[in-house]
Amino acid sequence: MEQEREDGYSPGSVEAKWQERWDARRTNRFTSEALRSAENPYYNLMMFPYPSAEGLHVGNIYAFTGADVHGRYQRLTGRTVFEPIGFDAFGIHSENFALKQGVNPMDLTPRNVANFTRQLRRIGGMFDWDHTVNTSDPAYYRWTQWVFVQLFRAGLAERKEAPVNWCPSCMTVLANEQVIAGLCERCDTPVEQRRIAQWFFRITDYAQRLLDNLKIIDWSETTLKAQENWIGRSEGAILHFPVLPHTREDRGGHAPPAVDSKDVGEQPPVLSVFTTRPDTVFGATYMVLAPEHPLVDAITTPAHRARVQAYQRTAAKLDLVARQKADKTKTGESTGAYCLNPATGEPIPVWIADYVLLEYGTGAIMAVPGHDQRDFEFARIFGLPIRRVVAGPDQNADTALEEAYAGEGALVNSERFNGLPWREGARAIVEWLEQRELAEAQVNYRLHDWCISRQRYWGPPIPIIHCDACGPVPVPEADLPVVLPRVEDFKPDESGVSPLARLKEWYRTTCPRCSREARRETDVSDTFLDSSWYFLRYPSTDRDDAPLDPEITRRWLPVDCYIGGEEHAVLHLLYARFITMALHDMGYLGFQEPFPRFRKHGLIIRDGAKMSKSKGNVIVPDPIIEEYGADTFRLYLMFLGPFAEGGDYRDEGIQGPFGFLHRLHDTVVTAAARDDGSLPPDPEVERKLHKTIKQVSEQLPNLQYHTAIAAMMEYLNSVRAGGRKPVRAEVEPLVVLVAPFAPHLAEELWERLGHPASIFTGASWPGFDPAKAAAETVRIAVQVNGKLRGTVEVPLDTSQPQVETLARAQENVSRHLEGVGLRRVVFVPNRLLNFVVG
RNA sequence: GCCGGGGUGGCGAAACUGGCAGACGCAGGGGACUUAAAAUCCCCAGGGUUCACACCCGUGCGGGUUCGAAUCCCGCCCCCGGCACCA
Repeated sequence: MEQEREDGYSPGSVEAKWQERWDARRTNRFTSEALRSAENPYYNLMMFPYPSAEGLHVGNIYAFTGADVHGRYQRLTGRTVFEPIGFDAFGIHSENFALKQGVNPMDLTPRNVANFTRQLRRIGGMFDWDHTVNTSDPAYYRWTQWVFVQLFRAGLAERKEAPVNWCPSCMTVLANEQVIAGLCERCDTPVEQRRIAQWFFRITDYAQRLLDNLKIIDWSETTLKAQENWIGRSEGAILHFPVLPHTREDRGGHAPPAVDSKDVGEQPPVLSVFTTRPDTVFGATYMVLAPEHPLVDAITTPAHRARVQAYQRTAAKLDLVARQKADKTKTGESTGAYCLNPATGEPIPVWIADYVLLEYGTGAIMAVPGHDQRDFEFARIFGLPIRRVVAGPDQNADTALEEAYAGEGALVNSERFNGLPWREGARAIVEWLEQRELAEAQVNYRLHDWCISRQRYWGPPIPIIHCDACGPVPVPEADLPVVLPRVEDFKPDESGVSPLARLKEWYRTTCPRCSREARRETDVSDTFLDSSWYFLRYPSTDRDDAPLDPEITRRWLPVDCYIGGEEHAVLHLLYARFITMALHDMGYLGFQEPFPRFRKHGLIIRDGAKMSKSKGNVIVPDPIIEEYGADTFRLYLMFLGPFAEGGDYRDEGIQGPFGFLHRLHDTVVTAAARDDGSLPPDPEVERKLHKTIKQVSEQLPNLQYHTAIAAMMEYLNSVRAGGRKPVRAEVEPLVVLVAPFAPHLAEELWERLGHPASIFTGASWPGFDPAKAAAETVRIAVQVNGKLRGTVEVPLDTSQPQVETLARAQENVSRHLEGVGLRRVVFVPNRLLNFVVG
């Protein structure tokens, strides 16, 4: 039920009226022609929602409102603003919900999209409904598949067998980015490692560019840092440790082999390791391979084989959470093999242990227990030698090690390199080993290739045909899309293949190259592929013969401002950057970075706690909008706190913005009725107006919405102060200032003020006169020894002597100056006067 | 552990470049209007001492710089986020 007050402002009818007009007048929509010829274009993008069955979440509305305020502000300042919205409708999330409900996602998704569309219209966003996307629509995913084919052709998509993250609950593999602390990001199930042949995008080829470009894009600092951490560049070297052939004693005993040239085989295997601390190589007293390392079998001595294999089996059973616990007691097993330390020439034993990860570096390490805490713990448990090779300021070569010393220092126990500072030592040692082909400098990234295969139903089929003769062949572009068939039995299973693999009549096909019998790829692609390029598609949705209209793309992209949640800092935002770079390199795009400016928004919590269904504190937006109107809801959300930081939603708080809009309505209507525009503004109110315009104009572009709103409230309070009667000149600019936040009411009041056109096409952002924005008089604080003892009200720019005289005349000031010596007087013009005494 | 961000009334918060701490709003108290209530409007409101004028204390804690510190410096504590057996 709508809240009615006697001032005649009825949000429900005002909002319905203007939403109909915007639609009828196509206020926010573009034709392709308009997009091609737009002057001063501004692409205002927000992260498109996943259309859940629950409907729009307040978090969505918060984000979209903040972005819409930005778009509307840009429009009022004269930009041509394109503000699209769409639906990220494919993916495990939708599919899981469909499974739970026992409804086919093909039926469920359109219902959800329809509901979202209704809600999005209701909040009054400036969306161009003629340019929307739905990632589950064949007209869209046809081009998602096209993107895949382009990457395949460019050699950036490859099928390889590798250990991948398998979620036993979602029954699919996941990208590294979708595993949070060893848990599936969707269902929090511990993720297992499996070896399955999967499609990967070679995002690691772009690691350095993705990192370098972070310096030239204007993003929220925290988001930049998150990407930097995720890419995880480390500089170091690959060092090679030749494996020694087994000696006779090895078959039974434990003695290390003698280093004897005649024992060394012709082509001994070599263990390569990555290290960021080549300076510590003299302290490498043993080596460790990941249990899954491919050379384990080859080097293990017969005497150790059984125990090594048992350890491998145990390690394989551990899920990622159990394995990747840093505080877990170190376990391991000796292989019985020995390697030659390339620096010391000593034989050192080779172990396997699950604290070494196959995915990082070479899957093998040189263990330096003296200077790496993990190696230290391992060495202590298994009685391996610990040697100091770096000495800090208060240490020397013989200082005992109670724990690993990871600090800076000079090299010790390192033969000819002794005394070198560790950094220099690292360089010198690598150079020395390089000459003997035992090392090369290397940069390593934590970033992995992007695994995009999903053994699920609800996604775009990967457009590949497997042919026994030709191998994987991309589906010819003319045959796209590969339509996802309607399947009633879409439940995933343990098999490691998609439900599509049950549809023989679907996957059986012929090879596009040799026409022999062949088989379609039955996996679908990751949802994040759908969303990695959607912003490229929006302005070109009128084209059904190409993914992008080149002319429109040139004019509108890259995106001018992207607003979204931080939860996508390393997922969507990284993938979208990668796909954009790849398409740029193939010549499809003239820019490398899709989002030169990105701003994160904060999170809405309620009564100090995160909203969750289990806590029952989720805000359902529809009833609130019904009761107070979209304008009030928008204004309240933006008023909660700094947009970048979110805010604490309290139900009663909405009264403030609600009352403000009512008073605004009342004030403007009163002014319109009594003043035909001939009445002059009150000079004091006018000064305040210019100050307000100044503040709002400075704060809106920086998304500092809550303080801008506070300024407008303050101004309206002074317009109404003491029950005074407002005039048009005092309120008309305020209507424009408030328009980005409360677009419906602003339109209504603009019309009441006699303007026939929409405020967003007819009005322009008010300017301010700096002279008027400056106060006529200022209040100067008077301090004695830094303590406030009074204030004086003087005209702007009053000189020190005059202020001093006025200040001394105040009894409370003079009292504190009596009987003490005046040492100096500090004067800050228009601000403060401080008597320093004593 | 490393890298970010933060800690200000009962609550959300504000404070330009070091210059009146708490704007704006919620909740609260008092008053006007009303038969009454709701709505609306006006006033009060960091804590303490005081009839009052006024004074003292106060921006996580402890020091420092300065005429003057929420703001700068040093050392801690706590909260949030990213990364994490990453070699």
